[in-house]
Amino acid sequence: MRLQVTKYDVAEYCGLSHMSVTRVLNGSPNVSGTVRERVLSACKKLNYRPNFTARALRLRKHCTVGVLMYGEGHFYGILNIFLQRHLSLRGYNGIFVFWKSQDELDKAFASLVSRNVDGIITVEECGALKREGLPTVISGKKVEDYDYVTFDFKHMMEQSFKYLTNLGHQRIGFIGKFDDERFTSYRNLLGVYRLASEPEWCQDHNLLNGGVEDGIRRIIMRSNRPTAIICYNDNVALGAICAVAEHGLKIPEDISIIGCDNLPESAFYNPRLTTFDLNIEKLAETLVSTLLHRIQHPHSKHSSSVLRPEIVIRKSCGEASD
Amino acid sequence: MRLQVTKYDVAEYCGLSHMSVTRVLNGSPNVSGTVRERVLSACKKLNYRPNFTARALRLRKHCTVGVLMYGEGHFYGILNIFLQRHLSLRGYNGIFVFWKSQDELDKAFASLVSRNVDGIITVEECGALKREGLPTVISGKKVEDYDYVTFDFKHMMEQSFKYLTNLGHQRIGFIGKFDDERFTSYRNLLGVYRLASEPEWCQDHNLLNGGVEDGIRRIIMRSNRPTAIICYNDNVALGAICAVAEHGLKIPEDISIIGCDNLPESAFYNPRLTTFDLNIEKLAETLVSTLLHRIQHPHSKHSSSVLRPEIVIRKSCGEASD
DNA sequence: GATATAATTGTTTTCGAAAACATGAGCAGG
DNA sequence: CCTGCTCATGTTTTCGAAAACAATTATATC
Repeated sequence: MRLQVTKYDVAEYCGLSHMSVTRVLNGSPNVSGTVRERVLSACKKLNYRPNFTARALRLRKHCTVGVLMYGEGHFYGILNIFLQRHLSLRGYNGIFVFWKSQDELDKAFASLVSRNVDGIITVEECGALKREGLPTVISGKKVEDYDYVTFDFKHMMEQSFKYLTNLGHQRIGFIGKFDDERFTSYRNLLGVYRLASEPEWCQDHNLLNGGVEDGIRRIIMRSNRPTAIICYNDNVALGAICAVAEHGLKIPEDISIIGCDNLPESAFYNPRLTTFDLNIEKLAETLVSTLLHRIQHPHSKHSSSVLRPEIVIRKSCGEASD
Repeated sequence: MRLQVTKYDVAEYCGLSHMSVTRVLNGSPNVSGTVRERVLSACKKLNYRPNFTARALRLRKHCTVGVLMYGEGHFYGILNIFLQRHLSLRGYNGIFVFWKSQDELDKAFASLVSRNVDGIITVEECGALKREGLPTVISGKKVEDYDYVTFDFKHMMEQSFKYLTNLGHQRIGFIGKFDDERFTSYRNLLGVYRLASEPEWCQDHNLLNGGVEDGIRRIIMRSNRPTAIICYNDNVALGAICAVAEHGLKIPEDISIIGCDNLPESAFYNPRLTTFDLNIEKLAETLVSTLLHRIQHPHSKHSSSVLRPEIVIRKSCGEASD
């Protein structure tokens, strides 16, 4: 039983050797016009499709990259779509793995290695990564000794402060994770702008387990409640809007909210969210081109890209309420 | 230059034939204890990893399925994550392709075929699919001659009407696509409940190009404005909430809104959305098990699963306003 | 202890492609 | 007319695994 049409079938069909088929299909220059035509029409007739797996085995080039993702927010959903698109534009495919614990990450990584991926795009380094020496690009943070693509969160935070202080805000809170440049920049800027000596922040970011609600409650309960809250991302902002509204406060009249991500749906939050556009497509494109460059030039210097978010002004920020 | 540790290296290292290595690793019963130990320790020592590609070539089993997705909403993002998880639980990987036009779909499909996927999960059939004869499962609608997994949208709509009429609603609108069971059931139920002879609906579903806003405006402008609006999905509901609020109407006091999907973030819309939980994980799990069953039994009878959405009551619906 | 049988281990071939190598035709230059 | 070269095509080997087949050893039965 013949299971697949191979190049040998094509060759036999047009009375040539299999190498003629290969040469025609791979665009070798040393092929006569008649052979080219015969092969091409035979391929069409037999509906021949090259076997990707066999090719990958021979060339030791699998045209596949592993993508290791943490988190289930829509940000990652969109990032995946764009990664997929740009990988496929360059002849690659992605194997996406979503992990939730270090253990899952390690297992996912091992599975990708045995799947012969040519490289890895990840949001988190891990020991095994370096040991294996696979081409790797890190997304969303700066990590020494790796290629990485991230955002200029410092600039973003400066823009936030500039925008909010211009609106008269003197007490600016922050809600979200404390583990990246967003928070450190926020703390610095409180000093630079000589704002509230007791800064208002709240480490809580998980919408689903009530972290944001609790954080917002604590922020609002303060005697000297902030008039504006900077949110770690749009998802946190969504939770913040919901919690603030349920406390009977109005946005932006009582409290201004500013997000980060510019998810497509944030334009339809109630109220429409003022946020920073992270240009996820640009991130994806840069991740892909950085990784493919490393795959082709394994010993080149490490490269880093820092994308600059742009503010998108909508309706969740207004003049300070006092 | 040796590029990869192969089973031949392992065999040589422990003075056995390569088949002993294969047999140990594949759990063949006829292997002596000493051989097993020797092989296992050698594998560890040499950090041997089987070459997935070579195995796939030989077995004609690539343990890879193609996933063809339309749309960029968070629903699909979540579906992908769960598909990935359940595929990987069963030793498979997915190649995800997001298409936007028929042309893109055809190309994506061809690329998946030459990538030797063992099967396809798709939201849309296409001519090439049947021609190629690849195992296929369709997600989200009923299609003759295919395996499919979908939701009982009729039941969902009945529950919506029951819930809303119990709250006193007599004029119930619909906003969203007209291309599936949701809309046909809606129209039927208007008759069953003997509601407004001139039903209030609006074919608009794309948040991003303003479709929902326009639809909501037209619905609201009607002299006999509905007191409740059933939305095609949560994303449409989000847009509806935003548009209704911007017209100065209150939810649920003036208008009730009900969604469909139960995206994780819909619990944090303002107000928190009453919606139907589609159990995306269950959908993913069923899609995967249906496809793998078809791959293993290519000639079995077609199977179909219809999942039943459950209403999740939150805060976007209230008593009818008149 | 001889022989049939089961349990191990080893050798060759196969999957489908491309590289490496080999051949033969056609043509220029001496 | 022969050598040397280029161009076009054909043959063999390779990638790394598993199946198919072959051989050897151990055990059971008489």
